[in-house]
Order: sequence, then C-alpha cells, then structure tokens
Amino acid sequence: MLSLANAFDAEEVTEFDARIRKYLGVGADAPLAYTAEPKIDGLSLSLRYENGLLVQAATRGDGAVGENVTANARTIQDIPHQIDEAPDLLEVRGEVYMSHADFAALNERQAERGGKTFANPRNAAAGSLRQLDAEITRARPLRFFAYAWGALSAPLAETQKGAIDRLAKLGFVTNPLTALCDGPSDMVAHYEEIEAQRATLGYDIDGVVYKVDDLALQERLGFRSTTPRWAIAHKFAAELAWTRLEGIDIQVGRTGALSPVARLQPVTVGGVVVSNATLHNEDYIKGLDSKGAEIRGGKDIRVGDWVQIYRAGDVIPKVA
DNA sequence: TCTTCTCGCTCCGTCTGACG
DNA sequence: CGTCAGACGGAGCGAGAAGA
Repeated sequence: MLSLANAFDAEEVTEFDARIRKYLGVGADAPLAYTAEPKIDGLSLSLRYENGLLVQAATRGDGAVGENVTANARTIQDIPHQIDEAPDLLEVRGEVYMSHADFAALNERQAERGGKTFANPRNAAAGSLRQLDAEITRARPLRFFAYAWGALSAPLAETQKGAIDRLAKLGFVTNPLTALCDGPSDMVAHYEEIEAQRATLGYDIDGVVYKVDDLALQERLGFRSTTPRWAIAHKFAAELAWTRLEGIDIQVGRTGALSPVARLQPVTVGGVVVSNATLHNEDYIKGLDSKGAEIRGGKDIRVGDWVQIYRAGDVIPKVA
C-alpha cells in the first residue's frame, strides 16, 4: 500500500517536477500532467473484489500483513458489496474516515450512555474498524474514499485521473477535489485552494498528494523501498504547542537499543495530550553532528527548556 | 460470575544509522 | 549518495489475569 515520504514546502514542488523529468529524461518544456487530491487523515483499507463480489477487506498493517476486517468493511455504506462490469479481479484502495459531524454525534451518544468518548476522528475510526463484533462497527458512522488500486486483471485506464473516474463509475466514492494539473504552478494553486477549503470540508485532511498522471510513466518511475517515485505528499503546517522539558530519560527499546526520551509537561497538541517524545540520540539533543560541528537548525535541548512540540503526520510527537 | 486492570498489539509519518 | 529497516508515542481494542 502507498505511503509517502518527503513532505515539502511549496517551492519544492518545482524540484519534485524537475526530479521526475530528470529521471524520465524529459525536457523542461515537455508537457507532464499531475493529479492533485486531498490527503485524507484516516486509515488505509484494501478491498478485494473477485468477479464483482467483495471477498476481502484488509488494513495496511506493516505493508506485508494487515488485519482482515471484511465483516466490518461490509457495514460501511460507501463500500459496495457488489459491482457490475468490473474486471474479474479488482483491488481497490482507499481511506476509511469519520466526518466531524458524525464524530461529534457519536461522542454525544457515547457520553449519554456513560461510555468513553473518543479523542479524535482518526482514532475513533481506527478503533471502530477493529471491533470484533461487526454490529458495533455498523453503529459507528464510517465513510470511505477510494483513491488507488492494487492487483487488477485488466487496467482501469491509461491515466491516474481516468482510473479514479472509472472507480467512481463502478460505484465507489471518490474525492470531488481530485484535479488534473499541468505543472508546478497549477499544483501549488490547487494546494492553496484545498487549504482554503480545509476548515469547511467536514473531515480531516493533512495535506495534498500529487501523482504523475500517466500510468505508463508511473510504471517507469517505479518504487523505492516503501515509497513511489511518482507521488509525493505536500503537507499542511503542523499544529505547534509550547511546553517545558522536565527531564530526559534513557529508554531501552524492543531491540535493546538505548534512546533518550523527553519527559514533557503534558500539553495538548492536535487533540491529544503529549507527555513524551523521542530525542533519537545524543547528537540530536546537542544539535551537533558526529564530528562535533553544529547542525543547521540544531536543537541544543536542555532540561528546563521551553520547547515546541508538534505531531509528525498528526501522529508522532516530536520536538521542533 | 462479574468487573477492573494490565499487557501487547495495530496504526500512523519521520528520522537515524547502516549498508551498498 | 541513494536506499532501507527499525524505532518512536498515543489512542484504542482484545485477551487474559487478578480481584471482589
């Protein structure tokens, strides 16, 4: 399943385009189209259809082995159980999420029953999808956007946009903000348009994903270990919060590796309370490289300091 | 038998250090 | 210099242990 590295700034959109052109051996003037779509903050889900019937739904897991959540996926309204005129084999990938309104209503119901309320829509969706009892999942208002595909017995289209349109025709819900862009300036313009609409969309997004539109070119560009060369995520700026560093402990990891951890005065960032954050190693804390030279933007973190905290990818606590 | 707890797992994105 | 695996923390769930 797709994961994206290298979140970047607006000016780097041009660099991304240049890198793609260099890899493909295409001149700066040659036409090269990209798609741009909002990056939904939810859970990846892979749906497998055989002869038009939904036979399996799996989470991403570690990339090789995920959880089988077929019964739960069947309770999601946006996911068709049966599709007509589909290839014999069709794997559809998308994002399961919960809208702001549904999340608020769910928490209200939970509170009325004296149950636990959820911290944020993403975790509520993740928990709901993992229920053993599908009837509990049915009562949770989950939604699904299809944005990619896996194994296929026949190609969906010749372009990314064409394939998404085909998925929509087959009965999947696709994101209406998916657009075709003809170059970096167009991509940045669409990013700004999506960012402007972010607050009123009614669901969480954490950036915009650009993909090379021509699927034959995607094929040529291929993958690195975990990430495709033909796609990249353009993230919105993360929410920051100030807090005090109360201490630094050395922690023993699963593999026996020792790593320093920041003990922080608990602070709310992006809807959750953060009290720990990894500091990776001694050089990271000092802001020096292994030769003792100062790293540009180095941290020089000390106990008692006021530090800025953010959640990388809206998940992992980090000291900025 | 029922409730409360603890532990281990998943899921996410990014950074590091090792390796080719 | 590019690539890659592993580590990291918080929320939530599930299984099993412990206690009432």
